[in-house]
Amino acid sequence: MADLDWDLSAVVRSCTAAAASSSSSPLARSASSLVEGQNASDCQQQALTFQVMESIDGQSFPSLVKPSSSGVEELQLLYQPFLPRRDNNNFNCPFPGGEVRMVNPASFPRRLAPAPPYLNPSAEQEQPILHHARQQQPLQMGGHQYQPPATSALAHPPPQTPRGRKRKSQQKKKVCQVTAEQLSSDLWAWRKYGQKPIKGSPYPRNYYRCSSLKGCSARKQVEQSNTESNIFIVTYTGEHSHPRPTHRNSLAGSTRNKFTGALQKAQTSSSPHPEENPDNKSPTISLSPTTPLTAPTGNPMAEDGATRSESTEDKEISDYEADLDDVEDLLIPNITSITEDIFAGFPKLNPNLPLPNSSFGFGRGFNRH
DNA sequence: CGAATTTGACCCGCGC
DNA sequence: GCGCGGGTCAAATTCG
Repeated sequence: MADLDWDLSAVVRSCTAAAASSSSSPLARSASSLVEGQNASDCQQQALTFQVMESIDGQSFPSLVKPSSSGVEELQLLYQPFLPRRDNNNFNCPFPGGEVRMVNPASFPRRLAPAPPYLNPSAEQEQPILHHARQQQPLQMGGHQYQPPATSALAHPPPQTPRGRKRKSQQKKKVCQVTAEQLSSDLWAWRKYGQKPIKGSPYPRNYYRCSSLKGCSARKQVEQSNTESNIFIVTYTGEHSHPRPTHRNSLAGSTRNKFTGALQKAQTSSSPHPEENPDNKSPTISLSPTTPLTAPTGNPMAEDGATRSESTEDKEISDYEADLDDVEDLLIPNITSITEDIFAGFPKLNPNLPLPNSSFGFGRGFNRH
């Protein structure tokens, strides 16, 4: 089982770390290729290389182009009319690079749907993301970003269904596309509470809730892009009922790095559903949005992240906040680290590993109906 | 031993 | 109303 699940409990390295390792890590190189021509250490520029999808008042704006490095400014201009503004309750992706897609995944066709537009680059360029069908209300922005109590979820708790569930159509969601590096930049502490295979996607979706504060309603879903295995679709719902931590807190730091164990299992155990995973070799990827402060041993990148000076951290934070001051739940772009072993867990990113086949052998969900 | 993750079961929204 | 599919719960398991 464990060898089949795509588990996002791994930690990914920060932009800075990625830059530092870009010459040696296949994934880092892959990620860096997304920002061709750019200084890999510049997370903000890196951010702009991702596809942007905006939705305002229910209207979606497709990613028109995957900008070239030279088109960053052009892209900014192009999207300027659609980009979120601080004063209109829009929000930005909490990642320093991740692009916000105002997409409501739940609004995609549900039955045997083809890969949603954001997973289908060609379709993406031809038509807007369709996320209006069931979305009676425009997507609310401001998602999980902490806001002062007067306007926060504390002051206006969202209506909830008996079991504490909001109606899907009423949930505030914001969707980001981020790289593994950016995934690590999420400063909040997240605890995994579920994983589900998603119809039409070879990768399961992982569910996390904020563990920084008991009762915090913020939730996060992470799934790997169908088409770009180094891209992760991160969906935030709910709002944090507490201030954003200025540093990755102890809870986040205590998150265990499941990669080692997961990979070991993947390498030593056989699938409970061999028929669903013929090669029986695809390892489960454990990619945690929370970031261990202590990296796996023997990982130079770990040291890179772990030994960085506080002042450097703070500087980067201030840099981000200066440039992206409307991103309230920003990250510390460096604390995390990722090992080659972690990347080894991404079959698509590791030519030595088999590609996950479409009948990904999940142990749950697929056999239910 | 405490905390985090895993995972089967259940709940619920929504389309048909 | 039925059933699919996604989201959450919670007991079991794993790990530091």
